[in-house]
Amino acid sequence: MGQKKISIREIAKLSGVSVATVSRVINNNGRFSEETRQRVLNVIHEQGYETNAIAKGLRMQKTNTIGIVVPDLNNSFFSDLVEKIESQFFTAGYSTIICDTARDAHKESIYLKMLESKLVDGIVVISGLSEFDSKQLSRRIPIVCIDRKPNAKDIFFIGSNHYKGAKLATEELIKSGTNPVILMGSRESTSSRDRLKGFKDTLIENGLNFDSGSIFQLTNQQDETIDGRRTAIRQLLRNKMMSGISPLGIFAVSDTLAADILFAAHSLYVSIPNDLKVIGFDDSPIARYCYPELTTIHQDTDTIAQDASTYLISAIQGDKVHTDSVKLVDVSLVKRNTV
Amino acid sequence: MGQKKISIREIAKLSGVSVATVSRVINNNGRFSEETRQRVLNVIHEQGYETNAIAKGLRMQKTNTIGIVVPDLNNSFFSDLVEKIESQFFTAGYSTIICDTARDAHKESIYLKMLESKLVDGIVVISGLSEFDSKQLSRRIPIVCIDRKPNAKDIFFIGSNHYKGAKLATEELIKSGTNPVILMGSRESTSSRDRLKGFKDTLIENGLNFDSGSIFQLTNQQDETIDGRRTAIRQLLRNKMMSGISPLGIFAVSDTLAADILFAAHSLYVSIPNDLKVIGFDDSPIARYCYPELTTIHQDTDTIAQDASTYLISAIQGDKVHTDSVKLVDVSLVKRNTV
DNA sequence: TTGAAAGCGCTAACAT
DNA sequence: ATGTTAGCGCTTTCAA
Repeated sequence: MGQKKISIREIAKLSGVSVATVSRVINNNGRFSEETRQRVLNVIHEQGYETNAIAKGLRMQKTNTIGIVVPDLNNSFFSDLVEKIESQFFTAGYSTIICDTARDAHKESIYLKMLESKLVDGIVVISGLSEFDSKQLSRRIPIVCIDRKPNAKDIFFIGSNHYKGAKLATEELIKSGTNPVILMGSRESTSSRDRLKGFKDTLIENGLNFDSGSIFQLTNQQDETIDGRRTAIRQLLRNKMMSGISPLGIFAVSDTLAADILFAAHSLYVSIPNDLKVIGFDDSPIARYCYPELTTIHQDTDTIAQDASTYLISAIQGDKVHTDSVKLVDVSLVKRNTV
Repeated sequence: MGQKKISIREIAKLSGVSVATVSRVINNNGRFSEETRQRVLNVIHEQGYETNAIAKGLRMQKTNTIGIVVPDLNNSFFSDLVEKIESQFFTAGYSTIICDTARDAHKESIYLKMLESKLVDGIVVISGLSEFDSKQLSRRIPIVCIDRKPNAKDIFFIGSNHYKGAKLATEELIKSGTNPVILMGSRESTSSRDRLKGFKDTLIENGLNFDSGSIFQLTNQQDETIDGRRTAIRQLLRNKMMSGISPLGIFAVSDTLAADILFAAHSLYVSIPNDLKVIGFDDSPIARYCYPELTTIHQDTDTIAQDASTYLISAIQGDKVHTDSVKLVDVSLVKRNTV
């Protein structure tokens, strides 16, 4: 299938020069007369010639391609990040191979091999369940980890200041007169651990108790479906309400979880923010579609994407990168209507 | 940067055979003794050798890679589709290059060139503003268009039956006692035109008037931000309500738009579904986070992804594909709480 | 069963 | 200013 694409060789023949000259013209390096330049460019244009990136990549050992490894494109925080990162690299002349691992370690490792095999110039790793093991790669490819701790000290790490985010949320909940509870999903991650710690420390700093009642973690099974989550949350709400706690404050570790809380609350006729106050995390689009609109912690994905790609590009170009190998991006509290 | 990866050549040397033999062993084709097989495989394993996909691609003129061109990964309908398509291809041994065009025709054309240049074996084009112009490609690459009419008859087209979806929604709205209005975003597309037509035809079939009052289309400016949309919609709602129409029925051309309607309605204290009935389109995650949960038209992304990839793979393998070059996937009405 | 060698399309070092 | 040529790592005839 497909008529062969024309190669640099025919261009050379048609314009009566050597392949080397054509190559020079294309890449605008080396010397050639203005006249040949025109001639070659004309032929290229009229033949619709496009350079073969595979051949070039093989020859140069550089593909101008970077890989992005992401757990789940359906998660809007991730898709937002990916879109922004991609856009940065596009502008810088790189193309990107996006790999959705579906949170599957095996798939991830296959993808990593594939990226290496395709000679990508760099890799962006976003989140993930465990530490990122750089020994999976046999070549030494520049890597940046976002929200995922690498196991090697020479890999650049960047992510939101989840600890601070949790602190802001928790403080706000306390200020508004509640003794907050944290709601966590079933999945562990670098970031969720930081958030938990921020929550706990803030409780303690404010002279409140942190005990088994302060933390509510969904089981795998509960977390599997929307309905599972909502049922579990409704249960939680009922328990807390029945025991007379009011207002109740919940720090949800993600906006979707927070949205599920609001939903469960509606079905129980508890009034928000009077009887129940909730704060989410991410400031994802859904926060503005919740009813009432969700108070949440904003993650600065612009900066994360920006810094991650800037770093990676300089690492690829072999610049000595003087920055620290870890960067925490600031977060902020977005007040809307659930507190 | 990066120590060189080991090549087939060193493997050959280390196992005392020729490169040809190593290649045969790796690809398990041609003949070789069991003994050499073992020897070579051992060396490969202990050296952590991985084949260089770039070199292989150049030689074979086949990269086992397909490109996916998508307007916007942040749109959950698209990200859902992409994820499913990707998963299909992954299983079939293909890797995918995902290209987010940000709805920019120029970016799209650059991406198409890039994909061609990287010798992808096939391309999936998802949605987009205008017809897909296959003349952008100079090689003849197998292509499948999803929700995007191609300008050539030999390109496979697949998409939801948007016309039927609109019909279902409109009928439901009429049955529930309203004289429905359609709410459209500012962007034109193959699918939105079909939906509009379905809406219009259904109105007429039911003896209702279709006039300028039946259709409310957001301007570019209004459609730019959430707040712009909500303000415009609030205006619409107020007008309709003031003129005494109740209940009012709105068919929103997407779930997000429907969600914005619900929001505007809340701020106006109109009661759903008593005074206002709305149906969305897509059955995207947000439909279950709206309050009340959104009645909507379900698109069967599983089937779309499945069929699109199956088709493309056989086209790549050069099978004569006997199916029609266009396939409409069935849709269904999901009744929830806004009608 | 195995090896030698050509060649995929390109760039770069070396000639001229 | 331009041409010749080697070689990136691989597969695949053709020979042995």
